Amino acid sequence: MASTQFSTKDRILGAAEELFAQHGFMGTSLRQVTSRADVNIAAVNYHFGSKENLINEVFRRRMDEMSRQRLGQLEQASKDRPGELEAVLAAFVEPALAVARDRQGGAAFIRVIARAYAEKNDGLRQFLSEQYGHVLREFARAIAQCVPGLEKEQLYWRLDFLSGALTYAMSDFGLIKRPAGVSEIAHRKRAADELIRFAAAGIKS
Amino acid sequence: MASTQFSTKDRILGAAEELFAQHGFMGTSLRQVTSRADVNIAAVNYHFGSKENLINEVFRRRMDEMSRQRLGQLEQASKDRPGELEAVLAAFVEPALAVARDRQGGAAFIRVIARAYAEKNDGLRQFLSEQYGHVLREFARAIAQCVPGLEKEQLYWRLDFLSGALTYAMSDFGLIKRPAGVSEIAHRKRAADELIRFAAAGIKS
DNA sequence: GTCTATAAGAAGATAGAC
DNA sequence: GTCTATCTTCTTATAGAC
Repeated sequence: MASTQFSTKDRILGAAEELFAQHGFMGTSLRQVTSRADVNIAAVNYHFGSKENLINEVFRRRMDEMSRQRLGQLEQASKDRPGELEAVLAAFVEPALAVARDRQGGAAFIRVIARAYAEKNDGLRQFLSEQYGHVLREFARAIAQCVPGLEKEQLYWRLDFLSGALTYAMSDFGLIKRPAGVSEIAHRKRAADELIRFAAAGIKS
Repeated sequence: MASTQFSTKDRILGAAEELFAQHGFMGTSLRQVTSRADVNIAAVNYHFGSKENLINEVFRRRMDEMSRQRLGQLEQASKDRPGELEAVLAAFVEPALAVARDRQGGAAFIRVIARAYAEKNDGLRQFLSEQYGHVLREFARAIAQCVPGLEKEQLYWRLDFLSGALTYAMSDFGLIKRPAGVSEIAHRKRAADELIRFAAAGIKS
């Protein structure tokens, strides 16, 4: 294998991520995955045991990184721009974009997230809630500090709206298409700025 | 009297909608559909020709009704509350809820929508864009009238955020869960009111 | 760790009787 | 319009050689 320093396991994860984003979990066969990763069909079951466990591992690899960045940027914001809602929202939104443009297949990950709540895959939803629920709670706490008068239930509604808007925008489903002359990075930056402004106004209302 | 007055075709549509919401388009087999609808496996291909066409028809049945209500309520709003952004947003948001509680299976349809943009099904996206794009453009026009200074690209970003927040909230994925003492209808009404307020502030910002 | 080969079954679609 | 039976292809998963 002259072409790569990536292990068989990493190549499977990368190929699976791209294909899951394109065709869904159930719409992607392990044969497609192993074919794209240029490994043998039996390697998936050797390294991951089952298709379901492969799905969880694809998630974990990106979510761990994204959560780490979100919490790090949130902590930085509380030092540099204390009490400023826009800084908290940037800490929530921008790492999602950073992961999305991280490398080939990162953009695909955003669609995998969108998929996670559309496919009423209860095992996966529970996995996400258990593993990453504390990140959302941390942001709820930080937003509450920026907007002292906001009651708790209303805050949770607005966090849900923010999450939905972020997911939708990231999945390139809507009216907005990246214009030909605009780079992917510039487009994502524009998306982040627009969303932060929109959500900040909504949360403060 | 109960279920026998539905035709084979309608029973297939109802069963397909529920299963698509639960397991996705690709994760649902025609065998599951015909088994739940209690019709023969060959009936799907007789009535719909193919699985892809069945998917489109599931959408058409609900989207036609939802679009009709949205445009009707929008027209009413332009008479009763001209220039009022909240009225336009209510015309966009509330019919989605009306469809969601329309009858058995309406709630499932909301998840089918969420799924439609997560499953990067290009045939379906094109179908939706062609058949219902004019509704979105009508709302863009109405919002622009309410917020004269808003530039067009910014308006489209915000419409995408609204659509995402609506979809996410409707699919019951987020932090907000319906409390035990609150009826489904009251919960949906609360969701609509919160979203209208949130989005109105964001769009006006 | 990676391979070939294959088991065991599910998928969409169709032909043709009634 | 609805049925049974079947074709062809694809799926996950495993057994066992190297």
